[in-house]
Formats: sequence, C-alpha cells, structure tokens
Amino acid sequence: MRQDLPATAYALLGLLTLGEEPVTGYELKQRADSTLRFYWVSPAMSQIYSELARLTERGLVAATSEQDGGREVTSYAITAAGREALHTWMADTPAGFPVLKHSVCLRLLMGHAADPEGTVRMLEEYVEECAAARADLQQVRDGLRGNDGPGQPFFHPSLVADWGLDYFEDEARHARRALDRLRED
Amino acid sequence: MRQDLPATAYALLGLLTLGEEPVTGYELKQRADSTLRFYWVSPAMSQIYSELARLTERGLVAATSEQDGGREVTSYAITAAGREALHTWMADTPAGFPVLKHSVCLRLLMGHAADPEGTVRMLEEYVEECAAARADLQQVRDGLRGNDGPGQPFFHPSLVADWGLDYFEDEARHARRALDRLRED
DNA sequence: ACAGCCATGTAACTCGTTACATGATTAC
DNA sequence: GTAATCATGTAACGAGTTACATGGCTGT
Repeated sequence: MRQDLPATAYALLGLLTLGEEPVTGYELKQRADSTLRFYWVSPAMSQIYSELARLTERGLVAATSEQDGGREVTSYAITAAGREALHTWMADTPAGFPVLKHSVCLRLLMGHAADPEGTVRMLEEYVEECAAARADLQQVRDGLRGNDGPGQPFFHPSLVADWGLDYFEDEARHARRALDRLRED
Repeated sequence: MRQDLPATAYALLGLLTLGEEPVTGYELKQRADSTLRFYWVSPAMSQIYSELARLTERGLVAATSEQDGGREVTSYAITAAGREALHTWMADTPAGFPVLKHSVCLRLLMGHAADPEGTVRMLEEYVEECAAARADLQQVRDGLRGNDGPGQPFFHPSLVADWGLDYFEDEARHARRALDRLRED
C-alpha cells in the first residue's frame, strides 16, 4: 500500500511520536517551531490543520474532541498504523539530498549587480542572524540534557541539535570569510 | 513601482548578467544547473520558460527570435529595465534567512522510529553524496580561475563557490560525527 | 476593559513540479 | 538509422502561503 504523502506529513507524524499525550494542532505547531524549524520549513498553522485532517482520514492519527468550557478542542495522537507508515517511509524512501534556498549565497553570486556596501551589510546581518539562531537552538539543546544518552528519549534530537549548532557556527564563519575577501580590494 | 516577482525570477535575471550574449531558455537552464543549483533550487525547464515569458512581458528581458534552419529559436537578454529591477531588488528587499529542507536531519531527528542500520546507512550515503557534490562544485570552481580576482567577472561567483566547497565539507563532517555517536552505544 | 494567547478553520492564490507533446539537429 | 541532445512549450496537479474569519480563555 503506497502512502505517498509529502515529507511534511511524516514530519508531523514524527513530532507526534516525541510525546505521549495527544496534542492539539496549535501545540503541534509550537513543537514544530521549537525543533523542526531549524532543519525544515516549519509549516503554517493552516497547513498543520489540513495535514492533520488528511492523516486522520487515512487512519494514521486519531482525533479526540473534547469540550473545554464553551469550545471544542481536538487533540491528535499517532495510531499504530501511523507508526507503521512512518517506519515504512523511513525504511523504503531514500532521504534525498537536502533542498536549500540560500538567499544570501544567491545574492552574493550576483554581487556585481549590487552596491558593494549593500552586500557587506547583508553578510554582516547574516552573521548576526546565525548567532541568534544558534542561541535559540542552544536553548532547545539545553532542554534535552539528562535525557540525551544512547537509548534515552532525546538521544536523536540531541544529535540533530548538535549538528545544527555546528552548522550555524560554520555558516557565520563562511560569511565572515566572504566579508574578508570583499574588504580586501 | 513594485515588481514583486519571486526570487527565482531575479535569480534568472542575475544569470543573464553573467554573460554578454543572449541565451536560449535551454542554455539558461544549463547555466542554472552549473552554478545556481548548489545554493538554490534549480528551476525546471518549464518554469524557466514561463518565467522568461513573464519577464519579457514586463520588459525586463528582451526576446529575439531567429530561424535556425527549420526551427525557431528564441534567445533572451536582460534589458536596462531588467538591470534596474535587479539592482532595486537587491538594495531594497532583505535577503531573509536561508530556507532549508534537510531531509537527512529530519530523519535523524526521528531516528527512534527507524531501524538503526537504516539510519547509519543514510548517513553514510549522505557523506558520499556530499563528497560527490563537492567534486562537482570543484570542477565549476576550477573553471573560474584566472578571472576570480577583485573586480574581475568571476569574483563573486568564486566567493560563493568557495563557500559551497566548505559547506559540503562541513556537512560531511557533521554526518560523520553523528555516525560516531550512533556507533558508540 | 483590553491585550494577548489559545484554538480552529476556509478561500484564494502562487510557486514549482511532473507528465505530456512536438520536432529539429548532431554524433555514432 | 537511431540515439542523444537541443529546443519549446502546455496541462494538470500538489504543496504551501497569506489573508480572512471566528471566538473563548487568561492575566492585568
């Protein structure tokens, strides 16, 4: 049975396996923003809801609605079929090469068509943004401590977080190097 | 006058500034594949043609059709208005943070839901793919030599190429580090 | 009282892809 | 002659976004 869902659907399934209790779409968005967004486009709220609807339809997640005062709140949990689908996807579908839309490199490539000061400013800002992203991720990483050993729940997230921390540092280094060469002449 | 075109349109405009002669859509695709694709999604042929049509409509590129034997071949060149639009876009529109869809990190994040051997295999393959991408880019980089000094035509492309070479090396290093930690336990 | 967060969705739209279709030229 | 490459497009579709709409709950 081919599932053929977009990667984002499996990303959401994966996020649902990170906790025990069912979560609302809103909470899932927050979970995505705090973990996923460093390596993957964090989906818009509207997409989370429509994706959850599709996953529910296919029986990969189970929705439970409850009355919370005057409003109806729906929480979602991954089902056994969902876990199986996720597992199958991970085993059978090649990961593929990461897709990058590096706006900074794109502009640097066409730097001859811009004001030199503009290019320098852009790179300086990028260095700062990398530092900020790194600080955000460091917060997340710190929250994993104590449960990040082999076999523990946050083992894999900690691997990815450390990857990301290095990545942001490297990016800042690359930008600084380009800045040095721009200032040379 | 707001132009409000997608970044890919400006990327194509930028590619058109890299050479002197008008190029066909087909040649533009090859130019994109050899430079852009390392930092930006290389657009599909069909998108190149439709984007060129829109740019022509707006007067940012000029199309010249010629009879080449039995078939009509259309070549495109950037216009003065196109250069101005590109310059304005570079000056006024913030670059924004790069968008990443890192399928390898995404899967590593959910590694607990996969077979450990599968995760290891994925990372080993990624290391190889990074090496292959780096080798491809090295070819491109070598082609820039001699014209890559400050003020020369390939100065900015060479900055980006060196950035990319380092990037692929870093990625392979990150993957190897994750592999080491996976093998530890 | 009012701001800000929690929570859920719909509608319109754009970007970009794959599949399809066509046909000329060039190299073996 | 036939395969690969050059060259140009159309059509259908899917992913994902922004804008819009609604309304309850919570803290000050």
